[in-house]
Amino acid sequence: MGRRPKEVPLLTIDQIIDETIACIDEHGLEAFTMRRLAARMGVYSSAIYWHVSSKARLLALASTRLVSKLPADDEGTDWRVWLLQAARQVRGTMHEHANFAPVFGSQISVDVSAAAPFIEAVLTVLRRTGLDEAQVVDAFNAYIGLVMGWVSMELSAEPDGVHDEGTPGIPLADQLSALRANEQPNLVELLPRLANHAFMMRWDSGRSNPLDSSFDFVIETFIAGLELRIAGA
Amino acid sequence: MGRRPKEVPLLTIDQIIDETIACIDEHGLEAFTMRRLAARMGVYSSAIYWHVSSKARLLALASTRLVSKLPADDEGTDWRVWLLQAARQVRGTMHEHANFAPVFGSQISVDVSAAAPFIEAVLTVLRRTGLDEAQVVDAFNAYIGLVMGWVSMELSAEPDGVHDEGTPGIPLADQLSALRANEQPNLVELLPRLANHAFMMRWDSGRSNPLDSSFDFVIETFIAGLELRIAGA
DNA sequence: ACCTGAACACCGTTCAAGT
DNA sequence: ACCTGAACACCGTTCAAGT
Repeated sequence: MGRRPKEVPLLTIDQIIDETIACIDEHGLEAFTMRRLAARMGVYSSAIYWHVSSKARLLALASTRLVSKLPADDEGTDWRVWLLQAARQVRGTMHEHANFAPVFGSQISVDVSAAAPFIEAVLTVLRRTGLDEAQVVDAFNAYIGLVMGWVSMELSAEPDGVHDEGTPGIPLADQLSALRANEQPNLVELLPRLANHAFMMRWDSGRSNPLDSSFDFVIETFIAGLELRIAGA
Repeated sequence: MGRRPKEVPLLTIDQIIDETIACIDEHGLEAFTMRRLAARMGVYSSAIYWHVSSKARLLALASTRLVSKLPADDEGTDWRVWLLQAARQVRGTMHEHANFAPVFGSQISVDVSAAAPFIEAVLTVLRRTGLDEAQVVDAFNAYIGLVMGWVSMELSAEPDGVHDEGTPGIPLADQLSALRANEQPNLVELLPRLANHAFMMRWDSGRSNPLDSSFDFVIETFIAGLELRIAGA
């Protein structure tokens, strides 16, 4: 009944990936180090290189694992409903691993077998709209780039030390209050609503300061536009 | 007439920022090093630290400079036209400095004074739609996150060494052709259109392989949806 | 097969010292 | 004020050596 291994290895690829995700979740991408990962697993950093060829490869494997958690169900739901719900699920998964956002948002390829169920579900739903093949491809790119790109911007964080040490208080808030109404009237008038709640004018990341209503706005508007485009075709 | 400096300094903050952008444009973000920047300017790396407090701060300054090149004109154009054209201009600027995409897409705040003209223009145009104040803020976030997030995904690149050295040929293309039609029928059927032209299924970055029609699709669809939302309100 | 332990070639950053 | 030159505390990665 099964094999009996003489010597149980200390490390497994799956454990390494698990610990990579946990380590980044806890301490952030910048603090993620092969030496730190090794220490956490009670091993020399060189031991990891026996299982995985490089740090870049390890990050790719970790993001592949996260991609495999994306929604893959498609139960003949109305395409509008599915696209909305799936977008929220994708956002939820990304928020759960917010420190991974830069990898999610700037990694060109993942393991296709891990992403295939999600991709297939999106394509299936998009075909249900009646768009032709070329438009389905564009709609796919539009949707994926919109959801993942938008959320990865929402989750963007500030690396330490970008502010000069001399400036006291919250620098960005000070900058905002220094704007003059005669030069940027709309910005100044809307400032109470914009400050820390709009892109380029936030100091807290989407991790602690999520932009829920704006995400709903963008995805709902996109779906409405899709509906219009289909009706017109 | 004017002051006569006794000793002309070798370095200026503006020159440092210029060279930073040039260096990253030429060799990429990963290859950008304080030592490399210093060497290019004929100086010791420690000399740079007299002018700027850290590498992170320098990257923030560089991205601020790029942000200041975003469109700021608003000549009473129809809001649909303006939002479309501005989106294309933003994309154009990002493509010109494609190696900066990760910074663009994941940096939470920029210098507000540099971004203010662009922000003001977007807000002005959005108010012209007739949306109320709360919706203008959401529409602003929707638009900015859509354009910048989408394009930064388009420009994402693959760091070196993410593929195992053993695999021959183009790995992703091989993976795609290995997919079975009974598990992912839509993916397989659309494969000729998807391969290297869709997110998660590309091996060439948007730098060399731009996704023009998909960008048009997403921004036009969003604007159409916005129109519908306004008409309905 | 799988891990140790040391080593190499780099980093960002600091700091005394020069001018 | 502005830069040199060396140094510190790290990195990712390699490799002989152990078991």
